[in-house]
Amino acid sequence: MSRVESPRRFSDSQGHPWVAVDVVIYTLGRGRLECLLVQVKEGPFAGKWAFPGGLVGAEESLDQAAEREVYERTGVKNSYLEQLYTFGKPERDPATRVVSVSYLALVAHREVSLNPASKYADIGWFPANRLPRLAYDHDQVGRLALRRIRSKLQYTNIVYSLLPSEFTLGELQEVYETILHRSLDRRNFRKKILALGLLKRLPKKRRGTHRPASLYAFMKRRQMIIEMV
Amino acid sequence: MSRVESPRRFSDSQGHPWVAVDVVIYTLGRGRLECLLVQVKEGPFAGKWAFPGGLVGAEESLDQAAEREVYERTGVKNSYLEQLYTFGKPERDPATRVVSVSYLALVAHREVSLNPASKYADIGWFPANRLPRLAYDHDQVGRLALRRIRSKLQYTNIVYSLLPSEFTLGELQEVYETILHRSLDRRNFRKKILALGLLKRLPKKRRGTHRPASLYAFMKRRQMIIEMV
DNA sequence: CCAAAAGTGTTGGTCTTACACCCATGC
DNA sequence: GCATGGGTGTAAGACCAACACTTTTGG
Repeated sequence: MSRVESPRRFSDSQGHPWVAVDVVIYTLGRGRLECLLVQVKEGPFAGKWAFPGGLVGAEESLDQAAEREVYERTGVKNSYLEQLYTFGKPERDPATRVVSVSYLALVAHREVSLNPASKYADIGWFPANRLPRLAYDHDQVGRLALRRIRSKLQYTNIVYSLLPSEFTLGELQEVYETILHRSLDRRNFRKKILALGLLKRLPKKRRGTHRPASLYAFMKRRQMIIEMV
Repeated sequence: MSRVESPRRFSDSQGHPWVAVDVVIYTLGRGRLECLLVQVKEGPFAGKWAFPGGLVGAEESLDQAAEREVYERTGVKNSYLEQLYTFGKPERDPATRVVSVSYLALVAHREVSLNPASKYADIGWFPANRLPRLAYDHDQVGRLALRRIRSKLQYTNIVYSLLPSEFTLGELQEVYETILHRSLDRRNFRKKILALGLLKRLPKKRRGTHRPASLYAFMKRRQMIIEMV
């Protein structure tokens, strides 16, 4: 059996591809799941919207670069962060060869203060399930992120990062319904979510306009970066 | 709220990190799940075993680079291939900054002819669940790959790439038991695997030393690269 | 006729879904 | 007292795990 040896590599003549992270930052706002988009300023995609991202620093891990990107755009530290997938087709950015590691981040809306930064023309929140056509291959990234958050919702505590530390089961259910984009049976939801054993019931009630509701909290508020490894 | 701007990037003074792929290549041999390791020749990990890998070519996608690596080491084309995770800690390779995209590949044992290539000191198959300590962060990569293949086994047709085109249910069950490393109930296995609807029963029998068994085939032999996107 | 693998069904338990009524409060 | 959301239980069906005997062949 004959086999070829490796073709030309970046290591010699060409220089290396650039390595970037792109982050899909979700939050809950206006009763919807929203994600943060920035408007590209230069290059072939100028004017198009995209997920915020940037090159990975020389001394940074990928996770740190993603964390930094979240911080620079939203001011939020310690957001939930999870690696999604790495995109590396040579033609995905016509200007330069960029390999991009995509991340999913979740931030609490009340902690956010947006920072457009000079490198973007604009910045803003868009409904996650009705995004415009995006620059690069970011349409794919968006679909992947949405699938990931919806499936993780089923068996993890990731929503802790979208909620205040205390909440009622009704509020929690609203969050699930918003993200999954369908309504759930209240009795079954409560049974299932309590069976997961991620919540603790607090000895307090929230008094509102109607019958007071028990407050709950997540037992663990961590798992900033999901260790898939 | 105050926020810092980006630290030093690779884009300026430093040059970029190198981008590599590392591939966990599994096969079935000697009744076990085995994976291919190569012995590192140079650098701080010289003498250690690692998963085969290499830099991504200037005109290559990441998938293509992984495919090429599989081909160069084993001579197998069109193997099953799936991206796992991307590792990018600055210190993961003490010699240079390398961002590595890890892949999982499955090859049929009978199609393999190993090619050590000059860049490695040695090459060989090792039992997947008893690997030696590996170079770089490849211990992590190996654990991740093993978890991934085991879980994918449950709901996909990925084993088609480890089997000949026709096989008996007994042979199929053996493959599952080998990979999962536990024994399964024959009756339940048959019910479940047939219920998945991935197999078709052929109008043939395999005659062996005992009662002839029906032959089966996968309805679809593709999904070379799993589109998670 | 014996050894070895192929082939097949049923039962009990668990999990999931669908569904309806009473309760506590504010206004 | 009524509107609003909070709180709870049960029954039917789907799914899963455990389990034993008969069949077909080669030697």
